[in-house]
Amino acid sequence: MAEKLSYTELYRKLYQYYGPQEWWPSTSDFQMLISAILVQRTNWKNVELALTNLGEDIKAGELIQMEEAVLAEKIRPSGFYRMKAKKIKAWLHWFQKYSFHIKEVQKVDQAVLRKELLAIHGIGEETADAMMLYAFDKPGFIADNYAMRLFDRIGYCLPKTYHAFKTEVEKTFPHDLEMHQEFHALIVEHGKQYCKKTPLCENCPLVSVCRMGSEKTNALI
DNA sequence: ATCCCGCCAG
DNA sequence: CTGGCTGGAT
Repeated sequence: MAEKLSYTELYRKLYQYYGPQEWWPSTSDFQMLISAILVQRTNWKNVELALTNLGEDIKAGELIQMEEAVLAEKIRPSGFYRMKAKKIKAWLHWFQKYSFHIKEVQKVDQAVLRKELLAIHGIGEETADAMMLYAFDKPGFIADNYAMRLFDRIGYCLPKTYHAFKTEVEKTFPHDLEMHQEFHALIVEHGKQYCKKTPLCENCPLVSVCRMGSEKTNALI
């Protein structure tokens, strides 16, 4: 088995195999932000159904005036719909402080913005980081389940908490917005295609550099 | 029956 | 740390 890859080398391997992902897969920054909440513990297809129900060109001003129960019904396909309706409302009230202008939010200091987002009911670290990365132009590593599973299997030593994992990767990975955007997208894509809960190591583009992949290969010999 | 790009309350 | 939240695809 080869030497352990740097995070940047891992990024390049994934990029070579999957190509540019150009995330987040939504039609506007506002949709991206809403869908970051809708997608919590839910598959993306169900998020698309919910987005369609909301209307493709939905605006923050309309959403904040919608009855919470009505909003809940519209986003029903995304699951946890009553909770998510509350979360979206809470987030909208925060967004209203910036007059619903994404550009205004982008001016806020990264650390300050992250704290503000985490203070909103229903916004945890992963959702906050996704919003910052794909709508507010703040680069950072998203230490989600896909990333943890992949990094664990590859054989990187794994920090215990989300935050420790995130800062560990950010120490050596370039502080570049587009690279972080692609990195997260590529990790998710890889997690869906090969590095699933029960991994499909056969034909995986990372077998040669993955501890788990090598073990499986060796076991077959 | 299991799995989805989580988060919060207890 | 655990349970609850919830629908839709497979």
